[in-house]
Amino acid sequence: MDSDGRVTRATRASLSDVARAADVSLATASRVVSGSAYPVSAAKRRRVEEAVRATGYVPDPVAQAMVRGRTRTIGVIAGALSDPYFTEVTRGIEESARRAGFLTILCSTDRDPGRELAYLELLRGHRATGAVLIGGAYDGHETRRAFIDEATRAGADGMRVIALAQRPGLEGIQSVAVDDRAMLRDLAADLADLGHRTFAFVAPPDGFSTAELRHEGLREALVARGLPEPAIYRTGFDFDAGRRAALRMLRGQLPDVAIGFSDESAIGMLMTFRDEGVGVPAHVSIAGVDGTREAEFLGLTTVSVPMYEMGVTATASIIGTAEGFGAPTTVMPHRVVLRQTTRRRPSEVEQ
Amino acid sequence: MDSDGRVTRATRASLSDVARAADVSLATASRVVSGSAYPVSAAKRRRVEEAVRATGYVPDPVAQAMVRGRTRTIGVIAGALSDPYFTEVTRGIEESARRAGFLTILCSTDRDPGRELAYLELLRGHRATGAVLIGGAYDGHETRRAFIDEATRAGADGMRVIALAQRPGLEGIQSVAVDDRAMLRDLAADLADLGHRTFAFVAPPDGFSTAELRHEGLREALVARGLPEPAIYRTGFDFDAGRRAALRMLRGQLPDVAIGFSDESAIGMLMTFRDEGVGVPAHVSIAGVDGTREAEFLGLTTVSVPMYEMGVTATASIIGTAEGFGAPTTVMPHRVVLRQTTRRRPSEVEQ
DNA sequence: TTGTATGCGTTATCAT
DNA sequence: ATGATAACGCATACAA
Repeated sequence: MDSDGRVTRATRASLSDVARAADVSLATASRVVSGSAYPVSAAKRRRVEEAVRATGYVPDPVAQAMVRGRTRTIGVIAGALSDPYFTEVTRGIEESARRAGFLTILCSTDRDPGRELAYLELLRGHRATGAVLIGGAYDGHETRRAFIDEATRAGADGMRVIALAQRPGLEGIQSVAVDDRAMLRDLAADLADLGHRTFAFVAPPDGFSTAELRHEGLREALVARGLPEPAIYRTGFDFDAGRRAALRMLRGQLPDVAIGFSDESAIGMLMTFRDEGVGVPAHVSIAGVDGTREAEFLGLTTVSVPMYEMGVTATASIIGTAEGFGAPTTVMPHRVVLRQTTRRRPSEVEQ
Repeated sequence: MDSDGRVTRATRASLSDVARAADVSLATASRVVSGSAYPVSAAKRRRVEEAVRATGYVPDPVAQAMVRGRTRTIGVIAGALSDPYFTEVTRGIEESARRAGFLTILCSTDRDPGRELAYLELLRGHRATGAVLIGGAYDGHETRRAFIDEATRAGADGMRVIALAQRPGLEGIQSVAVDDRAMLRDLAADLADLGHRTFAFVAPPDGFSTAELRHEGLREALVARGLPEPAIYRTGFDFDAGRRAALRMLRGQLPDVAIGFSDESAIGMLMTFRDEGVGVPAHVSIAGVDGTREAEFLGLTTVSVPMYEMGVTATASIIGTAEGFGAPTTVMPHRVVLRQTTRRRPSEVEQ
């Protein structure tokens, strides 16, 4: 019931209702409500504005999308919502999208390339203004081709696709990324300075360019110091990958420090070692990558990247408010954060 | 370029393209692609299907929404994306929405009632099928009224609104909730069994029904055992609220155990005590509510609630696949999880 | 400056 | 069984 005691109308006021109430044509009403530059006399303008208020008119985004061909939405295609890396980036996207009057569509793929593709199609269908690809699924060989095709099609349809990491085959599309190689190089350098000599790296399977780059950066730093090659554990990038890697390490030789592809996998190792009674950093050091809050809580050494800002930057690039708009790649800064899981080791290693 | 070497058309095939290609009427084409029960001859049906394949036709959700009056979307209005409680519930929503072919619209309010209202309006404008209210903002007195009005209007418009906690004034709308009173009662009972005698509770300001219920449950348990009333710190429900509460406790008398409204605030206390050199649980025990992964990582005692399942249940209720559809309130189970932050205390309290 | 009319892509109603 | 055709709500090209 409204204030008059009558039952509230279930149907909303449309522009024609407004036009009728203001006694103007549909076109005139449209011109004032849509903020068109088209000239409208002050008198009629006022009448329309009054009618808008009286009817409680709100433009219908669906109808607008119908005629404009675009919805004011941005899709975020994320690998895993449980990983704070993704939620933090998503937070940046949602925040800046909202500011610009865009709605954020959340698409979680659970690292499934099929879903990633399906969501991209869906977003194109919904005429989203753009999509942000965070992380990404395993780059399967058959699916990759289909994905690239769809991304191309989306681009041809006028949808802006931004990747948060460069992906093989998708070099063509814009990206907001970090310097993967330098990140691991810097981290390894600091860890070596702390006295670590044997390194392990937990990474996703082949075909992941970010993982390859990080691996290379790590190797470069070690080689430059005459340290042995890192042992590599290809178990993945999530919590469980860390857990599996840690268990395998326990069956063999523990490295001085084990580095995870992400904080998630590093925490997986941390928890596993702790459960198994292996002291961190007493018996093994652990480090991750991302700079999530969990890493902070747990005192995990990591390479911090500006997740939130990456989301903001990607969104700006889609909406068109970015300064360096159109730049193929924006590289974001990173920062090594040394914490308790990699405390300085005694020079004489206790194995 | 497609396989023929021609440039791919930027515009997508519409139903009329399909109809033309199949040499049938628009109506017939619509009937087969929309899976209508309306009879269509096998021959034409086949021709249409072929044309769909040939043209790569995909129905336009925007146009469908235009005529149906609804978009296949579900809005999730969450208080804070950085809190794993929200992301976990959201995960459940997104997952089940996706399964049903719905898109999830992410709306983060940052605990701002104004934004909450704005988003609800926006979702109604976008003709979302439903909205899930997670958590919620501070229930300001002026804004509350506006919010209730808007929720009512949304309901009248056919939008399904589900709250994940009962809110004053919104008793009318469906909810998927937990038994707030019992949760704290159970937690307090277990903590008392461990030897804790003085309790503190960190809660949001007045007007938050969940907080009131939890407070009452806590009091009930203490009174039943002849223990003193809990000290209450009204600093809020997030990480920083925990931090502020801990700082205040440090200036006065430490309780045997401090319980946070959420895991977030409990972790805020935990980190602060740790930073200040106060042992947990040696000098003070800490417990939270939610059962997030962070609580698990940190060994935080908590009351675990089925966040993911709550999201799933809410979604099912919106889409209409719920068993107990239409039930005003679904109460989800909870479980006290005792961990390291509340290890059994010596009977002689060391103050 | 104002208004009329068309189209966006679909579904549904009505004849046939 | 099939096919015109009218909505849905809006923006705009065109006419006046």
